[in-house]
Amino acid sequence: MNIVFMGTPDFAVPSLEALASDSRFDVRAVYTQPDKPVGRKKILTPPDVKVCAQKLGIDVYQPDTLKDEDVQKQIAAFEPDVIVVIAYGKILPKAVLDIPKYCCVNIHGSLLPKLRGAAPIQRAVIDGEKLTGITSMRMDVGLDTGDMIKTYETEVLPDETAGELFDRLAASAPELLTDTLLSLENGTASFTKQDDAASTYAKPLSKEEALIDWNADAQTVHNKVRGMNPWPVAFTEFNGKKLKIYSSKLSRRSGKPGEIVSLDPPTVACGSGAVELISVQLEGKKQMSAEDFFRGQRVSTGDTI
RNA sequence: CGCGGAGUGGAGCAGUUUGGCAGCUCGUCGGGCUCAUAACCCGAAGGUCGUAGGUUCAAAUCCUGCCUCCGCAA
Repeated sequence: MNIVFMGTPDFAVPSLEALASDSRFDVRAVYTQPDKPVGRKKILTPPDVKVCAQKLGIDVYQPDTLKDEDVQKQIAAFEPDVIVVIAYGKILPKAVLDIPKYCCVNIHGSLLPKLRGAAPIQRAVIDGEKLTGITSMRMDVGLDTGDMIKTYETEVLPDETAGELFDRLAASAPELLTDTLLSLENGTASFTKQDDAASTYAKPLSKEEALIDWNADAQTVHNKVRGMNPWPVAFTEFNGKKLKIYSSKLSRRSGKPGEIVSLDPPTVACGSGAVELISVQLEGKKQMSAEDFFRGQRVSTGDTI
């Protein structure tokens, strides 16, 4: 089965590796986003998928746009039976969708039609979903609106971060993808239309949104902390500086919103309930345990954060 | 040359403005108290103050170079 693979971040890597190591599939080319400058020194960094593809000895292409006819001809020249798209980060124009013998298959990080869009995994955590998963679909021109082929369900664990859920879902993607591709090839694939009325949209996360509102209830705060990790990381104001909160857990204590109700363990009250802070980072400082952080601060129980 | 914060016993910090005995909260070790304890009391060890120079009677503190870590912005 000839495959053209399109993907960018680490989420897509396990799937690429699985396809490349499976003799039933022939990954003929990898498309990924152009290298981007990263970090304080703006070091040009290749996407994870590119690094992986090069290690596997697969040719990598990084076009700025897929709307270019030459790019489309190039893709067609690989004669793909399927184009696999996982977190590629670009819209596929209809001209590209029509290239493969079967279809373009996308793996999306939610149980469609819920949480279509850019940040389904993080939204599932922030929204406090108990159940989530991944869905494979036959892509159409809409945003995650294609007909569903197969799904994989999993629980969202109570203290799990978006990053951890990311890794779990990424690890389960290869099996779902392989099953999907084989079902296409042997004609057993079934296509289920999405119920548009039941759809929701997972809008991208923003740094502004990562500001913690201590008036919210403890579960909501905890969900935000989990869902914003590893990016952009939930934060609060502390003595006029930004204090990132990487991880937390629910506490049985309570108090006025924002009040430090305990230092052992460090616990901050919310609108109702309270959350225990586990790992934090003050602006300009390293990430450290909340105990360490408060040890050096001159704060005491009853202060407001 | 994008803006900014920071390097001080094992951990987290204060001290730098105004140069003058190495300090705080923990941890560790020893002892005590207790039915018991991560609680409490007493005591001890542990730091060339990131690094290289400079100024000075005297530098963690002032000046210069370098290294490292981090926040913002991209």
